[in-house]
Amino acid sequence: MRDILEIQRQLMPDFLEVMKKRYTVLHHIMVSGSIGRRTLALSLDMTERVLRGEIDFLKSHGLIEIEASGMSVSEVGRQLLERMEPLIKEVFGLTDLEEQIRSAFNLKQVVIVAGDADHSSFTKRELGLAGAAVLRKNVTNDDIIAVTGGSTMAGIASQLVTSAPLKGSWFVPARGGLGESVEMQANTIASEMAKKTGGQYRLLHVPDDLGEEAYQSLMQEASIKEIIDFVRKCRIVVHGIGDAMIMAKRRKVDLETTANLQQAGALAEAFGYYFDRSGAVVHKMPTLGLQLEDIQRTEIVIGVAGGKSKGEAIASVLRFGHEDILVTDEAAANEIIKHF
Amino acid sequence: MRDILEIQRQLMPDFLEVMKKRYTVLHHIMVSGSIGRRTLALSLDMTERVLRGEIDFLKSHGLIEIEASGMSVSEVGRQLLERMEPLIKEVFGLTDLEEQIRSAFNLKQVVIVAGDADHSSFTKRELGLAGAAVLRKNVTNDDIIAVTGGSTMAGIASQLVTSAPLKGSWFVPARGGLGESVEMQANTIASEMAKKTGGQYRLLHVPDDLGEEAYQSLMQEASIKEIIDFVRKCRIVVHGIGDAMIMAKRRKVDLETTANLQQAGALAEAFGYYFDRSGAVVHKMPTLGLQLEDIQRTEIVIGVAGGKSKGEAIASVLRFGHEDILVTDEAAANEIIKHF
DNA sequence: AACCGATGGGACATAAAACGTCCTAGCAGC
DNA sequence: GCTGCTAGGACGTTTTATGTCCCATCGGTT
Repeated sequence: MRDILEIQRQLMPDFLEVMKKRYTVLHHIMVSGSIGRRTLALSLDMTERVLRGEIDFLKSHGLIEIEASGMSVSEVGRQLLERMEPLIKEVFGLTDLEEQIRSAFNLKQVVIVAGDADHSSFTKRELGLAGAAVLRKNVTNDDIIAVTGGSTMAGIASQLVTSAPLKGSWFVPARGGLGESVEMQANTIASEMAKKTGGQYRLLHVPDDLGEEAYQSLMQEASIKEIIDFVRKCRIVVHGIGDAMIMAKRRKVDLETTANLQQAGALAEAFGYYFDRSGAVVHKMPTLGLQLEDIQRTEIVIGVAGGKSKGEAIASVLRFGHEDILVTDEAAANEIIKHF
Repeated sequence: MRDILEIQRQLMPDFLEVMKKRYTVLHHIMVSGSIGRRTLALSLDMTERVLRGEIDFLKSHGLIEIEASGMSVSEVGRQLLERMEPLIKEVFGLTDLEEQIRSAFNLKQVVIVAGDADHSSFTKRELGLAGAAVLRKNVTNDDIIAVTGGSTMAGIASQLVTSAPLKGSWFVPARGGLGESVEMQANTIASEMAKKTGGQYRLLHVPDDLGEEAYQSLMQEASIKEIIDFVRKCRIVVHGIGDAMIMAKRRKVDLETTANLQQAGALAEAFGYYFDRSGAVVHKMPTLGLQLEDIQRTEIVIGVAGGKSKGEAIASVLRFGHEDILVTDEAAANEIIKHF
């Protein structure tokens, strides 16, 4: 069943919206017993005319009966509602979750795909697909898009296809090398995205673990500086979110820092910053590229991460308060709600 | 799965059409490998602009890739097509069948519901629902609608609901009493339909098994004559279709006539006439009401019958050649095709 | 190398559908 | 009989879908 809905969501995204709407109307009529058009419109927060369209449809298909005293569901409609119950639970589940999280963290948009990326590689693909779709929808012309590394971001890259606005865009790594394996480094992902979409890219080649003086001298380098300025002009940031300790380990952070992180209660990592439960920054990786203030003024910040194990981490980053769009999966979404 | 599609078919009939269309387009692109818009439009019998709308959609959702040399399905699209296969088989199965039967017997419209009315009472309900929907769609204002008896017709009556044009309509029995049990007699059904829709009705009370002189004297009766003339002015006929032998038995036809029927190869019964395999009339029940010539000039003749066991009978009546719309179920439809 | 045909994409007027808004007659319960 | 609902009609406006061209471009063929 879920697969059918997924297919339909992919082939006709509006479809499920209409289904939700019709169901809501029908269901509301049933609950109300007998109700009038205007009253119903008010209660459903629809305009009278739109509701009327639905009413006409439902009536013409014999799902409701209309009398002078108001509308009521017909026997056929009642049976339909009953049969729909499990289906609607499925359809609504995710969209309800989306709306809950969206309003809880004051986001612009939340997209949830079904499943758990921790256990299902299919869900991972879905996550990549959804991320790619969100990116495609938000990009306009000649945008600069900063991306981070990680397997989720790689998943997005693999699902991207070309489109007119994407073709003129620039893909850049959000920050310098952060010690991941090559195929998951931001540089690699930026270039792959550019390749997939027909867009352009610029890379930021800086070694990890810079000492203060090396850092300063690199910043003096005109070519490096020029690229960093370019990166900081980005309109869109797409980034993954990780568990703080796992990320620290993967990046081979030294023991002392790891201890500090642990003590500070670091839970999550995103674009090189570590966040505690309350969303406060407790540590920063010393590398070039986008800084916190850049994130804050970036027009569209898109976070993509899934899997039950990442739920808490995602909640932390959301609490940080500068995300605009979140793409996640069902398992993580349920965790996020728990940690609200 | 089938249930989900049934629900959706009921709640949003257009969307399955959209699904079919999008699938067809996508599938065709895959089969063609790389193809241009105009060529594709020609091959799919769509206008260029409409196809373009679909193309834009498919592209914006990353299901196809567009290059200067033409369009091709993306990896994502390919996966979607693969996943859709069983789904589409289900969705298309019926509509394909519909079209096959429609063109085979030169009908105006064929509606097929899923299942087998012989075995599933749910399919029987669906059949009634579909019949009611077809009737509702075809009725205009103040129509005279002649109906026959039978359990299928009773099913339609039970699913009818009121609507503006139906309210002004007249329901009449197509022919006089044909020896069924009361709740399945045409008279009963006509009055129930009127009750359900808010329409009006007139009944035709004539005894069964009329002798020739009684027949003649009844015809002289002004009130009877008046009603019969009224019935014959009908614009719409809705009738069931039965197996000849079963109907003969149910109506307690005498042994001699039964033997005659058998010898003449009677297969099907509809509105009091018996048809053989080729669709020729081999017997006629002696009662008042609509005659064959009336059926022939009636604007809309709607036949409703389902169940595998009735397939052959339905095919016979269709071959008779004066049906306009057929409402049946999947099992019967498959039989009908076999007997073409 | 030049040409031809098919390609995607842009543009625009028009038809059609969706929509917001207001009005009216009628029925139900008080 | 009055009040507050009800459904349904009407109409102008806005948005969307559609038919119909045109054009620059790319690929393959001559």
